[in-house]
Amino acid sequence: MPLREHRTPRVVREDVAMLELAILGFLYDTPLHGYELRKRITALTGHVRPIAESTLYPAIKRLEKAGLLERTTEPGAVAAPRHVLTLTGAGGQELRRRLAEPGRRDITDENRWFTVLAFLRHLDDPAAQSAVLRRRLAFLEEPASFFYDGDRPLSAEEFDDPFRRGILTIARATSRAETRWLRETLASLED
Amino acid sequence: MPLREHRTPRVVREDVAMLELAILGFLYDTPLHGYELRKRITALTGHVRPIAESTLYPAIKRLEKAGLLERTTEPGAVAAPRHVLTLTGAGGQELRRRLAEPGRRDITDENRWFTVLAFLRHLDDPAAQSAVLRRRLAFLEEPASFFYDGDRPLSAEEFDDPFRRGILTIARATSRAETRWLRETLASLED
DNA sequence: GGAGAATACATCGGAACCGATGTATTGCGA
DNA sequence: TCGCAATACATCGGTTCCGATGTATTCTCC
Repeated sequence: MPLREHRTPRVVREDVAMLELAILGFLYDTPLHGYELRKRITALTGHVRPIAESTLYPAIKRLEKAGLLERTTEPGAVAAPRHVLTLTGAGGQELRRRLAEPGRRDITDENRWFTVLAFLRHLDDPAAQSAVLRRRLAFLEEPASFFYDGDRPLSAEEFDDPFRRGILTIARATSRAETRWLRETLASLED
Repeated sequence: MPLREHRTPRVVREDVAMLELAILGFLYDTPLHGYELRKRITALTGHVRPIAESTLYPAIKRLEKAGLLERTTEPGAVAAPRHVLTLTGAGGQELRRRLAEPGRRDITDENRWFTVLAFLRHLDDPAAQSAVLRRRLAFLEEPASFFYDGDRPLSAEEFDDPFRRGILTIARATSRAETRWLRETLASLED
């Protein structure tokens, strides 16, 4: 008798979600080859978190292997031959699923959240879009403090480290701006 | 003749920097055991990006192996025995080095940047602190657009996708608030 | 007195990431 | 014409990351 069963749990790795989401999202609009895809991803999130080629190409392969996209080889317009990537039906479905049910970190981590937002229009049901925005709003409304004195959260005014004060100052400003935008957008989605 | 030499390049992995920085930063103040360290890291960045135990403990081991911290075993106050972690001289030096010369992504990625800010006071030279803040300021002043029409950046007003408009709206508000804080803090550091 | 949460650590395996490097071709400026 | 940048892809190795799981103790609530 084995001590435990060896299931293959198809662990959903939180960290890859963002890159794969971006690939699916861009291809949902139009087929692209890898190099162009890379330029668009770089424009979207590259200034904050660049994606290496050696990360992108394996990711494309994974998605292909999973049946979410297909490749067709074309003679290179200007250099080496291109692999034009086209989203499959399953790929489109998977994109919509990931947008409708983002993981917790897609909601909490600004980098990921922006990627979700960048493609949220592909979810054609406004109620589903609203639901996602409301999750983010709920997160922003959770009381979150960065620093504690024992169990008591410290406010920005209370400590003299100007850098830690800055963290709170900036986080608050961001939160206020985004909360406002979320409320406005939610209101306009309900028309 | 080998086609290439097999150097061991000591590749600096960008992604680990944040966690290790947080460990070094917290221990710089006072020795802690792993469990307490985890609670503090969770309070600092956990609401955005939680750290698994199975990430923290290996990280501690790495730092120990690198001679940046030392462990001493203590009988557990309430449960299992604790490993109290103490920063070595080399550890303090390394912390200051990482704070004074943050990698590009420590500057551009808000998550990492906040971690740098959280411990920047440990850099005792105000000029060095200023230099780090100025790097962030320079980054925020770079013209960065998320979406392009060919090569022309699109402003928030130009496209009708409300979610992409939101990204720009929020990013702008954040950038303005932080720029303002950076300028104020830089001014006060120069006194 | 039994269940469950909190304390406190640890390992293993699978997956994803990145830097370095390689291979070609085309276009452009010096 | 020489070299460099851009286009366009690919692999390898090393490292980190995480979920699942395990072990053991103590405290609290029912």
